[in-house]
Amino acid sequence: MGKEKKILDTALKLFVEFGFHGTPTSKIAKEAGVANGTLFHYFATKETLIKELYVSIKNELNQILATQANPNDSIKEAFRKLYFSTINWALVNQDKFYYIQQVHFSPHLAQIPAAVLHEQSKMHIAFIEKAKVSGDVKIMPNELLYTLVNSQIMGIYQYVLTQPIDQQQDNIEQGFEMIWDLIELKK
Amino acid sequence: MGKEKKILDTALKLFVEFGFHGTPTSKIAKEAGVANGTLFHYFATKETLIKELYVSIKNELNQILATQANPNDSIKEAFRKLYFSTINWALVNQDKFYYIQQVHFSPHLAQIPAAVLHEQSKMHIAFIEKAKVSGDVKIMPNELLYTLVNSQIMGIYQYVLTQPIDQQQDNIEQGFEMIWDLIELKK
DNA sequence: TAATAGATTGACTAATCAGTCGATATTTAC
DNA sequence: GTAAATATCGACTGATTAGTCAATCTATTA
Repeated sequence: MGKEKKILDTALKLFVEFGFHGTPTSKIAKEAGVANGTLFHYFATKETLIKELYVSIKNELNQILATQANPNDSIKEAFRKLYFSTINWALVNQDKFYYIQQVHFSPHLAQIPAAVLHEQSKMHIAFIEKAKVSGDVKIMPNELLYTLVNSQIMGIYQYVLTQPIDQQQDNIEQGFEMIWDLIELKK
Repeated sequence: MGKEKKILDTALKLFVEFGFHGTPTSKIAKEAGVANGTLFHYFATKETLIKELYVSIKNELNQILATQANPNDSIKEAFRKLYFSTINWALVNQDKFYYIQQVHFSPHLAQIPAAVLHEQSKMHIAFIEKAKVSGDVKIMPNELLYTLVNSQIMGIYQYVLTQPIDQQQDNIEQGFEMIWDLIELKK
């Protein structure tokens, strides 16, 4: 594996376990099997490493969501895919999902340019725009829909985490029906 | 103001702005107007300070929720109070609400004894038990109800934060109707 | 082949910071 | 009033750590 990727992988593991403060760059380098200086060859500062790790993880998730998207899908189907793909990705990438939130509730988030963050939420914004014009969804501000969907996904994920594996998919399905019921415009 | 409280207040402000790592104890002491050693007189370690700040904030919120609770209230009314009190407290104590989540997504959470954390969620557990036997709410696992309500509160709060103050209470009200519609058992 | 650019190393440093400690002040208890 | 307990101070230290740097190694290219 490339050393840059090895550094990112190791940093993820250590940041999640020990936090930003509890993880010296020397430990990351050692555990990644590279020299101290190599880490700073790829990432000018520890802060850069923290940020680039965040961006790379978000990109990974977004790419997966992008492959699922199909312009012909109904709103409900599009939303279902977004919802299932996100939760199932989170379940098999728990460290990465945790890290996203770890950064989100830290001052490091403010260091990431607004343009980058905006780019990251393209997928969801596109879905919301589509939902809005479709008439399948209750009329509400975009930000509210975005926030509600996001927090419900987070909530269902947290719940499913505590459940036995053989019940997870059922739980996710039930969670979907609930949230769809929440936002669907009944005709 | 007592020096211990001054230290806690200052630590809150600095931790939220600069993070745990970005806030040296010396800076906390200086800005709180006490000597370096005084900080360690009240809090044996920096870790202790982080944890006790978390517990004191959670206790503050819980005390407010406790004063609202009335055994005679219907489930819907009890839930309404829980929901409104929490969001409105969060709106006027944004730093504190942020800090709770900052700790929640950090390794410091694991340092807080389970008994303490359990004590902190008493209010919500009591509400859920009451809701369960009332028959006013859909049958679902306690943890799911807990998680859904929590994430909905978080979501509405995040949304309301971005809204003009004169629209906030309406938004909160709408959010309440939504989540109640989600969990209510229609007869 | 020779030259250029990039990758890798690890010893080193300058700065920082959590926590100590002995001295002094203030409050409490008797 | 006096003694004990507690609060406060701030200079100090030992350890840690982010980041540097000069040297070496390894492609890439012309």
